[in-house]
Amino acid sequence: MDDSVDASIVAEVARDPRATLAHLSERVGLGVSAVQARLRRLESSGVITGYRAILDPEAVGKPLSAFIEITPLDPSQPDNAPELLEHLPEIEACHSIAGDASYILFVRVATPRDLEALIRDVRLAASVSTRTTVVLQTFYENRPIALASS
Amino acid sequence: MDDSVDASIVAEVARDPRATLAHLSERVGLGVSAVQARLRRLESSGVITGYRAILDPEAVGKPLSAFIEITPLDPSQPDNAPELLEHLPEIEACHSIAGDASYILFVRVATPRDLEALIRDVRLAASVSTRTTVVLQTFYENRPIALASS
DNA sequence: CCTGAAAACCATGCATG
DNA sequence: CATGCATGGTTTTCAGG
Repeated sequence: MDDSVDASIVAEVARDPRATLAHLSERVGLGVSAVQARLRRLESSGVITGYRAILDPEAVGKPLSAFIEITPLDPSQPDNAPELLEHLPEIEACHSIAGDASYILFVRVATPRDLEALIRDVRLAASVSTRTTVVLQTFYENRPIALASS
Repeated sequence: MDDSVDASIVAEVARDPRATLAHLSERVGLGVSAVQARLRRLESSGVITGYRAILDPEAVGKPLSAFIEITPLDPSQPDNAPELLEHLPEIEACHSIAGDASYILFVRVATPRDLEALIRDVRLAASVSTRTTVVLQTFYENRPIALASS
């Protein structure tokens, strides 16, 4: 992201990825083609890595979410838990962390029983112990990243 | 989300919110106008709550992320921490949780000093104690919600 | 709730400055 | 690196079933 024009494009597209080039164009004061070229460069250079629709978890049948902290059972073994867990679609995010646990997952499921099954799958797939914190209510999430220069 | 056609539309749009109606149309076997009407209904009924571009946090100057668990200092007071913190743009998500803490935040900042300042802001704004877990590495995040029927 | 078609709008590539 | 234009594709609206 070179300059403030790119920053404006990124900020606007982060908020509304379906905005037309014409709309972005008048917002940043450049021609449509110039905006298109910049947007493409932002995509291919990896500043913009993808697009998503934000869904209402309850409306799509995943009303229960949780954090699962995981710790390898055998710390002497090479540890590729993130890879081993990647195939589980209930896992929305996987971070390694500084703290008691090695990793933290954010997961979404339909029911407590599904959460139980998922925890079991995680333990078996990655040979880890787990500590799960259930989310009671989500006040907000997926807020767009606030850019330094926008 | 009434039926399997809506489910397909939602699944596809979640993955690629910039897909054209024509593309969705041939994927679900309905005319373009029908798909457009369904998509609009999914938006206005709150199944699809918005769209986002996924940005590379490092490329946009927020390479440091963390979880901040927060606990009200005075449990007898009415507690509206989420509201009190909503104005802090570094906070990407805020959940209430079952566990030792009352809430957990996911935050993104540029530097450790910014994290320190943010933690201070959180404590002051919401009258809470905090426990912060720094993210060392993100293996994946923002994976699309896997739909029950897609 | 769907289709199909007309009109407005938009993205794309290229020639040019 | 930006512009403006020509073209083909896309969205939008509406009449009709």
